[in-house]
Amino acid sequence: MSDKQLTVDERHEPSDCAETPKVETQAEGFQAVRDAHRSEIAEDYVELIQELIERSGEARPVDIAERMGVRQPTVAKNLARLQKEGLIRRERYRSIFPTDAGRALAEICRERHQIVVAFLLSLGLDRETAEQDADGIEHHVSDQTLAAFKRAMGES
Amino acid sequence: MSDKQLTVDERHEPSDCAETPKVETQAEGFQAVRDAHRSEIAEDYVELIQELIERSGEARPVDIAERMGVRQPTVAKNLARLQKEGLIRRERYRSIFPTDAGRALAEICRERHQIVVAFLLSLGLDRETAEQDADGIEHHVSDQTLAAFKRAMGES
DNA sequence: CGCCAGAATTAGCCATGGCTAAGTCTTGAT
DNA sequence: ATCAAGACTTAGCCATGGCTAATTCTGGCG
Ligand SMILES: [Mn+2]
Ligand SMILES: [Mn+2]
Ligand SMILES: [Mn+2]
Ligand SMILES: [Mn+2]
Repeated sequence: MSDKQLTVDERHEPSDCAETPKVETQAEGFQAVRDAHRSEIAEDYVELIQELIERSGEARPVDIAERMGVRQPTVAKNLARLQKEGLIRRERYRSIFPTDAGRALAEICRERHQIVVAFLLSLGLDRETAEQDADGIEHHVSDQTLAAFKRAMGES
Repeated sequence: MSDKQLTVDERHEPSDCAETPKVETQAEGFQAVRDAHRSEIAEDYVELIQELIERSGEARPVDIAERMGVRQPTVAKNLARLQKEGLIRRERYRSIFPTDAGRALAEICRERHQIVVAFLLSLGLDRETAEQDADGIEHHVSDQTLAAFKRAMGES
């Protein structure tokens, strides 16, 4: 903590607050959030691809774009990344297929997604809100928190 | 939904799944998540700045960097954006001060943060996990969900 | 068969948010 | 009063993830 370059009239009294979340812990928390955001697209895409395949037999970029609410070139770029990461397989101008790794990730994400949605529903939210909030929240839920969600629903 | 360019042997049977989240709704959900991420840095920074001022009388870039777990130039860049958005006031080589708008935003964020943390704690999580997960979750909690969190805690 | 609508790709733009390296300023200590 | 440490800034790199415009390919239909 620095103690320099202070103009006297700008000093405030430290109010010795209740919450003191330890610097390092807080930094780790923010780091974890940033990490979650980096894997978020991969997770959402494989989950959606799996969903599309099960629902309609195929996963095409144009449908992914519509579902994600982005343009096709955005999808193309992200799919290139997923392929580089070994999560999907693709041939030019053809449908997308998840690799084994992709399917495994999709399965984990789908399950987590369902738990979060179910938990929010159990709190009395309408399905639409639950679904939308879950799509953001799911990536920031630690194993402990996910377990806590399950526990809370169990005791219904 | 497209129905072209399909090799016959790649067809799967549509299994007419239970969940049919309506295309448009899902797209809106993802859009909301992206929007949340765009405002996230501003929210976290003003909240932290306010916290630092109350705890130690000042908010210096070096301390923000330590708390956020990033390097000083990253903080500098983000502070420039916050200033452009009218959330903070700064003079070169001096401490950061929130504007009225910044303080207002900080207040909202802090309150929301506290509610999320309290809710996670009420689920039996340890403080550290609750605090870390909350830092990500807080930006994806709609008004309805926040209200549901409060409600759930009230019925304790 | 050949056309052409629409699906997919490519090229190239921009903003964001990380980083390092290098320079500038301030301040407490000598 | 000086000066060195460290706080701050600047310049410039990279990856990510949006976008438009323009091009290429495919497949259903006349
Ligand atoms: Mn999601
Ligand atoms: Mn999801
Ligand atoms: Mn946060
Ligand atoms: Mn997020």
